[in-house]
Amino acid sequence: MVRTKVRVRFAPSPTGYLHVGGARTAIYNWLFARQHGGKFILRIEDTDISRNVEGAIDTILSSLRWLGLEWDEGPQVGGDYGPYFQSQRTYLYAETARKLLSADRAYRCFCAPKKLEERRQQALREGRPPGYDGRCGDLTQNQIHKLLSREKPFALRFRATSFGDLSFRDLIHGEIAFKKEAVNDFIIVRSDGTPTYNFTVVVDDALMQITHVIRGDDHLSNTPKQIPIYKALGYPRPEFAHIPLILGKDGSRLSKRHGATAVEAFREEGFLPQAMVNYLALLGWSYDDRTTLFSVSELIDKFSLEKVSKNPAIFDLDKLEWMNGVYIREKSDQELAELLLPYIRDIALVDGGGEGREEGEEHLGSATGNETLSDTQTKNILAPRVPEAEIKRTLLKIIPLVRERIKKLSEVQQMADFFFTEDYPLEKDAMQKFLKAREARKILQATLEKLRLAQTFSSEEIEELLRQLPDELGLKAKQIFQTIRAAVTGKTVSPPLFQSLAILGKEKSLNRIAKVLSILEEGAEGP
RNA sequence: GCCCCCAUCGUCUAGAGGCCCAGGACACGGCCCUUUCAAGGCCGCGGCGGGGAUUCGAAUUCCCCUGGGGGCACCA
Repeated sequence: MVRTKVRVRFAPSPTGYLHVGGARTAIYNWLFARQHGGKFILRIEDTDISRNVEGAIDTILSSLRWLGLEWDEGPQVGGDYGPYFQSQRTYLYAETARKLLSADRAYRCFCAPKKLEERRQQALREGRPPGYDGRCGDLTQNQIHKLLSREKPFALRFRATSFGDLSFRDLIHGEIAFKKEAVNDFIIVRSDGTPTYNFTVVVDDALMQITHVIRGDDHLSNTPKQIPIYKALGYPRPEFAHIPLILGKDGSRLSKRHGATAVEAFREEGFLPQAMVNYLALLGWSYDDRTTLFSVSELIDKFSLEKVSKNPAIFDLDKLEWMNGVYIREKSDQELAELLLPYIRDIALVDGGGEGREEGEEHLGSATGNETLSDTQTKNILAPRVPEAEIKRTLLKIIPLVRERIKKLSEVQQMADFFFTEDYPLEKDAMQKFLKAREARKILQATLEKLRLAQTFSSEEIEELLRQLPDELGLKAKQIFQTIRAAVTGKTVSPPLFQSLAILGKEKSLNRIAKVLSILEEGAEGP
């Protein structure tokens, strides 16, 4: 058996962002190429200029890079089979179309688009197949010349109906046979001279010597249109592998109304590329009955098209988040500090730098309480920032405390803001359940006294001192510690208290408690 | 309307005639640990869409039904 070198491709159209479905298709292609020592080719399908979106290519490329899917040929890297933008390959399509026309495998269609649409609608109404009836295929040379001389615009249609056998073997689905009704004479070149997808994809895949076409199930019904073109052109046909689609929670095709679908959006939320790749790879593929965590090299080693599932998969954010948490926990302190830095840069303000971040929450700062949001934003932008090196130092210290508590990098903001600013919000529950409780002042006062005694202010020392409180005050440990937590972090839920205090340091810890105490005192003595 | 694909726990899946009164993971519930929340450990809940047929025996093969998805464009 002659083994030609594997060449696969991912061919997005620049109409927006890299969709997770597309990302998974790219992953499967990439894994397949790497596993077989073949080439992964990136091609931009931008023949429909009207649908091209500014900047979309850059976004797609950077998302692919972020996922770690380097391409061997394509934009920015070149290759021997270029150009890799369809918009730059028009001469190839034109040439091929001419060939098809002169061999009578294609013909000119003079039907006006409007007319076609009318016929289509009527056919649908009458329950007939809506496809083109092939009428222009029967035009005589004479008729054609007449129309041509009148400069009547025409499109080129592929004479598809003359091909009988429309069956092929799919690497995932097995034998698939289409009836001839599935295909009618479709347009390969529009009247404006631009080629259409089903035509360009064959020309490109053939010329780029693609050996395996791995793409979504939505292309399954395009395949019987494409196979005859290979035949008509005398090109060898690649292997086809149609992978199932990714659906949203409600079982319909995954789209924006199901939430984020852009890889870029997941990146911003704080998902790690390893988790994305692992999760997406497993969405529709499995290795055995127990393994769920795969490193990239394991995926390259173990991936196989044969084990790709036939049925569509529903995108499960919960599982992705769980998996992301797993990968976050595997990161070293240093790595995590780098990853987390962008998320806290904006909240790390020099003391008193900003005020009032979210409505409905009280703040320790001298809250006037009537600033508009834009005032606040302006203030936050203008506020002096903590130097990055200092942020990182703190970050390194708190990472052991937050690592196993976040599933997405962005969650660090909510979890650890109080380490980086004195302007942390006092959450409603923290206020009502603990700080406004009868015993709050007594607890905080006692805490202050205890902490003043601390020498090293290590978490061990802090714990030893504060552990005396329950007995001395005759209160439950939970209430005492929750009250302290509320005062120092503004939250009812936070990283471990004693360690948090130790990292904050004696001065800040004492100041915060004293400040809350004074606020409570004011409230108590108020009019 | 026509064509194509698909069908195991809520979700992703293992299962290629007896190993399965169906295994794993996420989610969910409980317990343990514990100053909160996590993480971790243990336990639990939960499924072969329906009907025929083949067979000594079917989640696994075949047929029908039903359900879901995709397509039928001068979109890709």
